[in-house]
Amino acid sequence: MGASKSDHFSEKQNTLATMAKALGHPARIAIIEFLLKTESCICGDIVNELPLAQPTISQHLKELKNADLIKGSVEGNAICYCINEKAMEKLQHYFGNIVNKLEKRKTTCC
Amino acid sequence: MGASKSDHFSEKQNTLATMAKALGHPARIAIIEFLLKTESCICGDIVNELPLAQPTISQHLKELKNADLIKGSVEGNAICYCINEKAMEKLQHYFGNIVNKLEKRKTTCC
DNA sequence: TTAATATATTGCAATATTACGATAAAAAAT
DNA sequence: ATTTTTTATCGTAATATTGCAATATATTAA
Repeated sequence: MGASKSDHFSEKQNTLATMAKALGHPARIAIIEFLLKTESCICGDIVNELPLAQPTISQHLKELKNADLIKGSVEGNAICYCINEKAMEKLQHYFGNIVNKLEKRKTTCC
Repeated sequence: MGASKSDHFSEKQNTLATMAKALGHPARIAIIEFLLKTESCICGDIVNELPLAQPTISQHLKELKNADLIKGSVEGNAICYCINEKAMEKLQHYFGNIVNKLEKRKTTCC
């Protein structure tokens, strides 16, 4: 087959997988880190920063946006992309919760 | 092409992308959550828990292991899989750091 | 209006992922 | 030794991702 059976999993699981998947490419990690580094919301400069062609970057931005990890707003004839803070908080909490639960365990396995 | 240009990105970026990619499938999120839920390190029970065939689960486990998100140790004729706490801490800190940096910003964009 | 600038979309080739039946491997139980 | 149990691997089909040239779109500048 090839298609993932997302209907068999919960809404939350699918949302999280979508977010993680969007971060599952070094170029997209690099984009997030670039957006974090630049105080102002830089847009097309990402193309100059990364070793990828403009259409490729545009596609990566689209995927980050679809996963709700970044936001984009029209700013003149350019577009201002920036990190969606809420999404990052969500991820932080998700992994924080996992770490908490693991720490509470008495039994250490493996 | 199709292959990702991982050589153009930093070691850290690639490692993180690999971890995120491994979590980028609902079945693998479900596996992590199942390992978290069961106090003891359940192994083959995952097959009974998820709506996927045994070879598929085995493959997903392999990817989680390759990304260093879980550990597996032989336990009789079964295998005890469990979450790699350090990996989860790494992810928590990564997103925590992003959230911190975003919070410190005066300018709110988008 | 026309040209320039910035970003998105289309189309396509190369490659990777997902899923599973069949089968192998390895230890435990009989 | 044979069977059972548990997990891994192989082979393969269906689908998704990655990357980019070419092109479209949309806004600003001239």
